[in-house]
Amino acid sequence: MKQLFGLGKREIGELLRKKGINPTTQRVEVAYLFMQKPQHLSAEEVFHKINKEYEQVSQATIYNTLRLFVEKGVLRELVFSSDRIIYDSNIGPHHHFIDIESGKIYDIPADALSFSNVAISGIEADIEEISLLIRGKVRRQKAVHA
Amino acid sequence: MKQLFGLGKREIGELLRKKGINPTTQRVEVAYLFMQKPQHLSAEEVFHKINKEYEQVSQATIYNTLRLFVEKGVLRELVFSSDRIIYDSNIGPHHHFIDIESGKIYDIPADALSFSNVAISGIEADIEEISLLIRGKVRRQKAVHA
DNA sequence: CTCGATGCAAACAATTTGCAGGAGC
DNA sequence: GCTCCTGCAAATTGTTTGCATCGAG
Repeated sequence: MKQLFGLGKREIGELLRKKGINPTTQRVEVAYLFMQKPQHLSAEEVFHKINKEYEQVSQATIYNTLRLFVEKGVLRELVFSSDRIIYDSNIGPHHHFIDIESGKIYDIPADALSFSNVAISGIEADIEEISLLIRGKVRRQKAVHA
Repeated sequence: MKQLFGLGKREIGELLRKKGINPTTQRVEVAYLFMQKPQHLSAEEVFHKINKEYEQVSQATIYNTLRLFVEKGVLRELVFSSDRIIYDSNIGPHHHFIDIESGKIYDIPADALSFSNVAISGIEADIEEISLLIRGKVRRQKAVHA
């Protein structure tokens, strides 16, 4: 599942259709926002950003659209704190670093962390997802998107 | 910060006092519930369990108590899904495994996973917390508490 | 008595839903 | 015209808060 960013709106429509989503005007707007670059946004942020650049998309539609996108695998849902859900346009395997001071979320490529051994002591299980979250304070930042 | 489970109620009072918490009847009840063994409970579960064994503790008090306990370091707060906060009586370093099928949460001792290298590519930061979450399906379970 | 803790009900915030009107085929 | 989408407002859920009462010392 290769993911491309910086797509135009017609390509977005194509992408949505491929995921089994009817590409309505509002849905394309929301997807377009996320597909400009990998990013992490809450429903509220999406609502504000969309309604700044575009006409008018209701809260209900934003929420419904985000939920639909998660179901269909266009976005991934992240729950870091109980007061809001964050939507991540990077659906590939990766981890997260949260800067405690700014609240910013940084992606950590899956291979930036090397596991020499992942043995879950005590249980034998089929692993579906491994997600690592690191919280800390950024001292210096190179070429990583927030 | 050694942690002991299976304490009696007077020892619980002592423990709370040491953490700077006035050990009222209700607070001791809640702490007692958590300190029987390491476990993961939502506010709602605490509410039901407490009011089955004990007289009557209001929702408000449960919520206030849990929040207080987290602030004072008696419990740890876990947010795995947006619909509820889970409180963990194991405050030492460890990770979690969630069984997708049952929803049960298992502790993974911090040293059960060996990291040969934790290099966050792209950012230089002071790390405060590393938490790893694994989701999957349990096939077999040995001596691990849920 | 005094102060903080409790419990009730009301307040809140994020999210979901019911339903009438609309858009696109 | 049918069907699905949208948007409004009302409903829901988990959690917090205001405030009067209660209880321990």
